[in-house]
Amino acid sequence: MEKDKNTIDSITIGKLIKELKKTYPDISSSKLRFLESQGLVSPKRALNKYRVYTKNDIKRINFILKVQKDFYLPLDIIKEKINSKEFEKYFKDGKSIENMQLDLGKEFKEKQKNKDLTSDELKKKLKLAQSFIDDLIDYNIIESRDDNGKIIINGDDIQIVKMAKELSKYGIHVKHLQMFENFAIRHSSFIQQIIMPLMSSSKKDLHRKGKKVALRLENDLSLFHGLLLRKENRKFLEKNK
DNA sequence: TCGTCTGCTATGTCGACATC
DNA sequence: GATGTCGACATAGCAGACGA
Repeated sequence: MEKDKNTIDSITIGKLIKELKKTYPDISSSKLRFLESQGLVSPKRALNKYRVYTKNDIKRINFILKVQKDFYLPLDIIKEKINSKEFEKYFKDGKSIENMQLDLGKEFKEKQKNKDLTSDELKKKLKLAQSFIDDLIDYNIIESRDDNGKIIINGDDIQIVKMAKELSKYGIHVKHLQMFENFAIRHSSFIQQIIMPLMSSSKKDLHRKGKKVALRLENDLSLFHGLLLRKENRKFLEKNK
């Protein structure tokens, strides 16, 4: 216990709370115990059964609090990510929490990492034909704006361009992707209908809940869509054995 | 339709015990 | 004796199920 208390690598819950309060004033010991009960962290125990938080535990907790605060993600989704092999690798490699956060879903990654690019910059960066980018804009797959004669591509759309490039290797043309854009619009409208009562509320917690529900539905609907797609493909493969 | 029960999420509180 | 920590239980707000 004495050793645990005095080493920098491991601290008790009270000391950890003091540190975390500098960034997260609302943090409490009950919250840390709750995170443990939900399997998001597993602090070791001293001889007196006190929790002992190691550097890795602290990293995990910082990560959890950060994504909760910034992305409103529910704990089960955070748990899924934090217990993945990818995250273990991050810990082993000693990479920063910021890097881990960037990996939490491409949508967040792109928001943090990608800056707006001109059409020319994007063309060079991804080695694309101008006509390919023009088609993506024309078919409303990505958004662009005119800035003093330069075509600017929204940073959030760059991942979409990358994926479109990948799909083109299979002979999938931009015009085919419009079908998916239409699906996305319909799915988004569906989600909007569901969360509208929450988002139109003046209560902050309901507003926050609306964001959480939207993120969850994005994940669940993507998963659901994937399962249906897989099911149909299996049928086809069975038929054509 | 209404009331009640149950479950979920994300904490907060409490009394007992350990440590400083 | 003050402070820190424990596990158990309580709470708030919401949603869904179910019976009357």
